[in-house]
Amino acid sequence: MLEQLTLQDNGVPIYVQLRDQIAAAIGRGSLAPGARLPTMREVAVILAIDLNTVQRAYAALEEDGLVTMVQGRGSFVAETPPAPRNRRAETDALAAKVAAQAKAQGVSVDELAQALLKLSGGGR
Amino acid sequence: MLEQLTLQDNGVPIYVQLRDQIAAAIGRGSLAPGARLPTMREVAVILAIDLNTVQRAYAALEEDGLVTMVQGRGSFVAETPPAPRNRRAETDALAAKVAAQAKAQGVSVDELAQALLKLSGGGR
DNA sequence: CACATTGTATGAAGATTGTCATACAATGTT
DNA sequence: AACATTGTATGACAATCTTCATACAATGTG
Repeated sequence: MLEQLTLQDNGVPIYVQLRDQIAAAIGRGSLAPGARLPTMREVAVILAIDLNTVQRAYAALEEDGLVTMVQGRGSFVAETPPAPRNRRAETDALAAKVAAQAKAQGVSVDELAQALLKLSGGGR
Repeated sequence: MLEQLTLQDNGVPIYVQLRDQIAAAIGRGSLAPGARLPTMREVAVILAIDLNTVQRAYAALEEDGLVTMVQGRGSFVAETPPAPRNRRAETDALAAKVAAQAKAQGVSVDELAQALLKLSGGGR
């Protein structure tokens, strides 16, 4: 996990890059539910950034429901809620939001959908 | 072009979002070499941001060799823009991130992908 | 030439980001 | 109990981002 983390000097705040990369690792399955995240201090040392900056990223992840933090123990990938059967309303709302996000990054909504299909299909 | 521009409140600086979206449009061919970009003032008004912020984005694009600015005339896509960035990495990263978001909300990644396909394909 | 349009520039103010230094609090181990 | 580990918190400082207000400079048009 730690080895995958990289920072770029492209104007995007460090904590945002970190937040997004970890979120991506979770979404991709590299980090399974319940798995322990690297220590904030580890991340800070490896990436040569401040502890506060890592904390900000982790806090954002917790706010998004992706991560749970336990003092003295560590941070863990949240156990995802089960069974999404018929949540069409939520799905559509999320889809609209995601589509806007894709556009905002210059990513084709079509290609994004394809990539998502591969993620859910080839699970890994 | 102007209609495609959108901003998000996700921690990424506005001028970076703008810079990346226009760069993506150029890379994808939506803006052909020599084509005129929307006026800085137009963009500022449409997106309800400051002229200085737009200027920063345009300046970054010029520094990257994607755009040429001519005082009194406007801004134009460079005649020989550098090789378009590879968007596949970004697409995959966004997909993973979005998948995490979906899981955290209990939304099926598969169904989300389907909803996105409808949005881009038959989506009106 | 007069005028509108468009890019360029500056300075001030406030919010955000990142670092540095330091400490406290909860957990688990010895 | 003592200790190491890990998350949580604060205050100060510099740099960056954004807005606001206000200009100046180059280009093209009537």
